[in-house]
Amino acid sequence: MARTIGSHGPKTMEAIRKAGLRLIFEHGYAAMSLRQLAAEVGVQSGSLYNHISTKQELLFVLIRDHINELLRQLDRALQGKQGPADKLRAFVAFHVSYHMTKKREVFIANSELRSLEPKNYEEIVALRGAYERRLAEILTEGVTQGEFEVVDIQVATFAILSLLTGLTAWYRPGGRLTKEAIVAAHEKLVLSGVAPGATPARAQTKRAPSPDVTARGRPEGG
Amino acid sequence: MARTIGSHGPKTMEAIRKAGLRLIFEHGYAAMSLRQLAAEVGVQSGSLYNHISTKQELLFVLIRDHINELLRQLDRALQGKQGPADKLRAFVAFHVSYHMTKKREVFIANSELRSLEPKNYEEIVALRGAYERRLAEILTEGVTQGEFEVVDIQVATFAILSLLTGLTAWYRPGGRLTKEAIVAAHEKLVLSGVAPGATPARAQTKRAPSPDVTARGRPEGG
Amino acid sequence: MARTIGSHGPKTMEAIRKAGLRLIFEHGYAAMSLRQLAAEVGVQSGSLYNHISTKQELLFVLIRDHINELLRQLDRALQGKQGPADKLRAFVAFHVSYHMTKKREVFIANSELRSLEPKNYEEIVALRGAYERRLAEILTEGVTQGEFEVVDIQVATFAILSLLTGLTAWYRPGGRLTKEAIVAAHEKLVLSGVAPGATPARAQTKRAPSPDVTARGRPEGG
Amino acid sequence: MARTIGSHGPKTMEAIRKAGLRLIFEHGYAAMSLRQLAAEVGVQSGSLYNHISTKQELLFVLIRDHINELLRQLDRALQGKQGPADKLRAFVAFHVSYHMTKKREVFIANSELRSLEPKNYEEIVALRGAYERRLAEILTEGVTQGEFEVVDIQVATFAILSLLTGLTAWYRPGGRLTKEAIVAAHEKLVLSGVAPGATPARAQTKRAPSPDVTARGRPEGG
DNA sequence: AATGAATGAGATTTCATTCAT
DNA sequence: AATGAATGAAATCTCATTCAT
Repeated sequence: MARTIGSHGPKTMEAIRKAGLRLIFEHGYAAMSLRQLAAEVGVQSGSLYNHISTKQELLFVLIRDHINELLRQLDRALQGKQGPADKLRAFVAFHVSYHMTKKREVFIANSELRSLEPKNYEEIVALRGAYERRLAEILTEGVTQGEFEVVDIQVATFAILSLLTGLTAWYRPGGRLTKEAIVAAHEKLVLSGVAPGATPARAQTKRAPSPDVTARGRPEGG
Repeated sequence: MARTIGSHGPKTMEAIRKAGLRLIFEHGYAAMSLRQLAAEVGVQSGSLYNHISTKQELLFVLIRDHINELLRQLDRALQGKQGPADKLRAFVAFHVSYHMTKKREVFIANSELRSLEPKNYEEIVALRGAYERRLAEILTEGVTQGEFEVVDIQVATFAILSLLTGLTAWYRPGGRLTKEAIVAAHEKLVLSGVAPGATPARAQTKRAPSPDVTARGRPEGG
Repeated sequence: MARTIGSHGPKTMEAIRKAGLRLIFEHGYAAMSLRQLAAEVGVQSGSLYNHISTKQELLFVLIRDHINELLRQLDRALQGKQGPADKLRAFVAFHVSYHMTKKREVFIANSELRSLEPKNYEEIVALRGAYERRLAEILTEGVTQGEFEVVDIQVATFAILSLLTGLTAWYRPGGRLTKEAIVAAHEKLVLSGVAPGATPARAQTKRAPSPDVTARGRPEGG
Repeated sequence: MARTIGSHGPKTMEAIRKAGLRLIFEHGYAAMSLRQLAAEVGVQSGSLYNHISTKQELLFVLIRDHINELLRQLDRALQGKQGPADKLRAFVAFHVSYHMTKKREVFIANSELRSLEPKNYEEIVALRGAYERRLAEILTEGVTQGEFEVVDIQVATFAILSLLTGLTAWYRPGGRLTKEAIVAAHEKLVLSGVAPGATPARAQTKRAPSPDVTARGRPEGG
């Protein structure tokens, strides 16, 4: 009888997304209950279903929208950059900066993939692949032109992404370092990391190169 | 599924650990139910309580034992190594190798910290700090001696750990590359990454160094 | 599914009745949700309340209107018929024909009585009693005049109604038999069934006739 | 903490069946809640799941077990009966008697078929077909030997079953009539009903006989 | 007369945990 | 050390109904 207080109208969906991001980031998807979420939003838990169709769909939408935005902005950041070093520097700068402002989205998009149902999982992994490919192409170009040296491009791609993404685990705005310092620290590591130089001999491939490292299916391929 | 006929004897605890590792790795702690676990082990869920006291305690023990073992073996791997470059190479080689054989333990110890109750969380974070400090010390030594160059030691420490740990996300035995190649690929990235060289200027510290980057409390300090 | 654009005007009530009949027939009253009903009609579920006051009232109206129509048409069908056999034949023919065209209404009126609230239930049962009485009177007249022979009029009344109503469970237009054949098949069974003939001895009444067979209250008198 | 009062051990399943039968009979499957059921049994609703796997499965088991028992006992009742009239009389006597003692099971098995999921539905309909076939065979035999006369065997089969089953709607033990009287009343109707005699002309088949009356799929063929 | 968002209750089912046997 | 049955809480989701717009 009569609407009580709490969030109304079209703002509710936005409130759900925001609270959902926070709760999933803090507790994880499985551990977040829709009751918690509803309480945060200020509605009854049943009311959530006027805006989302399932809990799973909420996760999916949050991740998908994030990755799409990420891709869109990456392409903008790379626009006009020439040469592998410039491109790599731009990639690192963009990635780090973006991850500092979208910490939660990024964290969830990386850690909750396993919570996606197969169909959703595949869609997201395809999008993520597009992002990874941008980096792989930059590395390939650099190696081809002799500007970069890596043992294996696939491994380097994953390692660099992992290195860069790691900061979501510790970054908090207002910390000791400026944004610029953090970006610089990562640029140094990555650009030096792929610089040609006296280090271990080139890797031995066990057999003809196959794309199976790339596959990166569900952990343990369930 | 079921084993002989209601798993008996002292092997049950071992089976619980093994199955628990696998299930938490695959589904996450919150999403793993003790019924699943019991089914995997071949007992009724009530029987688990002859071996563990709570679900939380199982997680705690798995993580704690893993980190202790990790530390023990790290120290052995570093024994006798002289000079920062040698030490760093040993650290990388050990870390990567170990992570290839204990993929699940490593993954869980990184991703399920947030599922630990505060008391347990603190104990684990303290242990993890010890591990991180080994690397930080190596880097400090290298920087001091002019062999390494990094923008910020804290950031470099976390970034390198993140880089190295990333392989749990894609590594599967029997892939395209030999273990040695994978180790080499990581060594190259890390050792080059900290090598002195012409890269961006040193970072500006916003204010007097404070330990808050290190703190790395529960995400957002729940 | 959706109609033009949010079903308008006075046709909506008719659409609700039609869709309601179909859904209750198919899934049962309790299993039909007003959301389903609204979707079928092409409106939001809240809009139903411009036309009905409650779900229960919709059921009641559907059943009441059906029985009233049934009675009205029965009386027309019996008009002018003379003699019990003629009347019984007319009753059977009408009942079967009507049930073939109003399959859903008939089925619901028989199977969803228990879903009526007490007040509604009583009103409907009273109406139904009027219908049953028409048949009981025909049988009584026939027995009195020696044209029919039954063991017990009450039992025969219920049994014949049950026999006739059974066809709602299997009848589908366009089947193997013509309408006329189906009517004929039922006429044969019923008229033969009450025909005098060499069959088991007359029944023993346990005690003085009481009306409790007639009562036919809620099953088990809830 | 500590088991409270309420039904224990292996008796619980029996209590669930009994209470389930009663509640489904009274309210219908969809309208019966597992909370109600649990309350009736004297346990928490979650505890039901130690004995059943889903609500649907409970319904299925109740119906399946009933029909199996029905078939078993029918065959026993028909054993040694010779000639269609004798067999038909035995069939009627058995059916009516059994329905008087298993009123709820019978009612549910007839009225809740639509609540079965497709797979379960098919299994039950197959069993029910076996029962119907017993009657159809008796009628066929009688017609062949000239002892019976019906317009259409399929229609007669369904009509007789409907006639006989109708008594679950009104029968209550302790009523006006003895069991024997009730049996006799039905025997008279059925045996007379199929007796050869002067009644309407034989039915016209619209086209070559096809088995589609038999099909009797889900109402309206969902 | 329709919408869309809300309520509060309740649905089925799952969960970690307990405990007599 | 294992079972099987129980608890009580909580999970996700659906429901009939209301009402401002």
